[in-house]
Amino acid sequence: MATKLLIVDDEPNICESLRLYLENEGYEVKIANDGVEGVSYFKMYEPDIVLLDIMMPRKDGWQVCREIREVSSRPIIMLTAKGEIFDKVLGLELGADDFIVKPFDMKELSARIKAVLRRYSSHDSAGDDEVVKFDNIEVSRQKYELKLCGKSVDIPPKELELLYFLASNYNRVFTRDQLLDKVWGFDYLGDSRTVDVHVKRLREKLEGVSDKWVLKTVWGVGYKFELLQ
Amino acid sequence: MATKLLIVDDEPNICESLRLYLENEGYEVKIANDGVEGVSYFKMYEPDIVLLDIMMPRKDGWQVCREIREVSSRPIIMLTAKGEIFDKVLGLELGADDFIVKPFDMKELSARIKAVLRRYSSHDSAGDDEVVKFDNIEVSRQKYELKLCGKSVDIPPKELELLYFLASNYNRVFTRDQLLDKVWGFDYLGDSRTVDVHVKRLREKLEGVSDKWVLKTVWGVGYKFELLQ
DNA sequence: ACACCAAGTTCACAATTCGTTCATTTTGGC
DNA sequence: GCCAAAATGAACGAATTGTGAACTTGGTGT
Repeated sequence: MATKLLIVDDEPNICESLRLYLENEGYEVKIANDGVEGVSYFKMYEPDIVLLDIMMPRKDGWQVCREIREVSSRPIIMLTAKGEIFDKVLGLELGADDFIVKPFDMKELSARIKAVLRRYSSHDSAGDDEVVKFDNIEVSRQKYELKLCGKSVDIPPKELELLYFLASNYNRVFTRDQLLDKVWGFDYLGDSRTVDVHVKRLREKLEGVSDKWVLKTVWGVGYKFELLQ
Repeated sequence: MATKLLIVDDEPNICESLRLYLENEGYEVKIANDGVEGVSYFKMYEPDIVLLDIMMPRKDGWQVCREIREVSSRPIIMLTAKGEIFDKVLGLELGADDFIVKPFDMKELSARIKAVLRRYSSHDSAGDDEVVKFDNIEVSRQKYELKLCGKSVDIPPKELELLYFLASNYNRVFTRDQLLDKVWGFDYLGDSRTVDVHVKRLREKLEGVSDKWVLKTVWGVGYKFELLQ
């Protein structure tokens, strides 16, 4: 599967030349033309990496970065015009992963994208393992392994998939139906209460592991993996 | 509000047993007895999902499917008799969402309806996140989440909907009846005092959070979310 | 072929939360 | 002070979620 890349920039020429070059490199590219569009495209498209301009109408790059970080930890590279005031500290605080100054060399951008993706995907182990880590918890989708407080814990596949999905989309609420869609698959035929039971069994395993996150019920809506504070 | 379902089939017994079962499941069911009727009922009734027989007098299911797809993308499940020649590829091209072979198990049909609706509805909900933000407060309609001073606070669905409505129409006064209309729905039957109680509970949660806005009573009229200064 | 086991699912019932109503008290306008 | 409007507190019923246990299924080993 191709790596999905989202460009958020209000200058059409830049967007197009980026798309041309990056699609040629094998990425699947989507473009958003301002900040507001950027945030909503992010949620819809779920890209693997974001190239984010700072100066934009409607909503600037800093704000977009902030809002993306509320729901995801996917890597973000900030694009900044030469001469533009650029606060690196702010960028780091907001969780950007890298910066590049316009006009930039395509080759350099490409290299930075690869570097960031590499860093991101090898948070811990080798290869492109999909791992989610928070305080005292580590979920590896590839190894189908759950580690609590550093110790490996047995867990059935479906429970792990559910936990992985919720944790990698932390702070966001999903209805039972959405979870059936995303974790069980769009063609799943079955009762939505199945989700309840898996959540319950997950909670038994996760009980008392950390006070920095919880598997929370949002009454009348569904469930979410919530990071506290 | 009940999910509206349209059955297009020329066999009265099948229609009736379907109606019986599906109404019991909570759907609002309408029946069309042939293809021509099917198309015109679709336009009038605007169902959320269609069960469509293929072999029918006057106009067959393929044609009906084609005509519905010209005006709508609502989900369609094709009903096909055992032994009938059935072209899955054609079905997909025409935009049918699922197929089931007669005679079918009611439970399976029910499961397929749910699955198709689930797929369909989690499609269009991915749009813009509706968030309202003011000093120290943030209300997300999509996430059903209230944040005060950056921290997530538990809140029942109805209270959140009310708060979201008032905050997104700040400085404007609404009578209790208007609020019942907009938040509870035009067909709500009940006491307007209900609004008072929800406002009261909201005030308990919002107390002391900010001095830049307030949930204000307009005596003799109703309530408003007022921005100060 | 058979029993066995674990994962996944379904089901029935218990516990909880919410929305609503109602009775009572408090407040605001005149 | 009087009256209507609004705030409040308590309580009920309905809807939602939690939970334990039974059932189904697919894989394993005998």
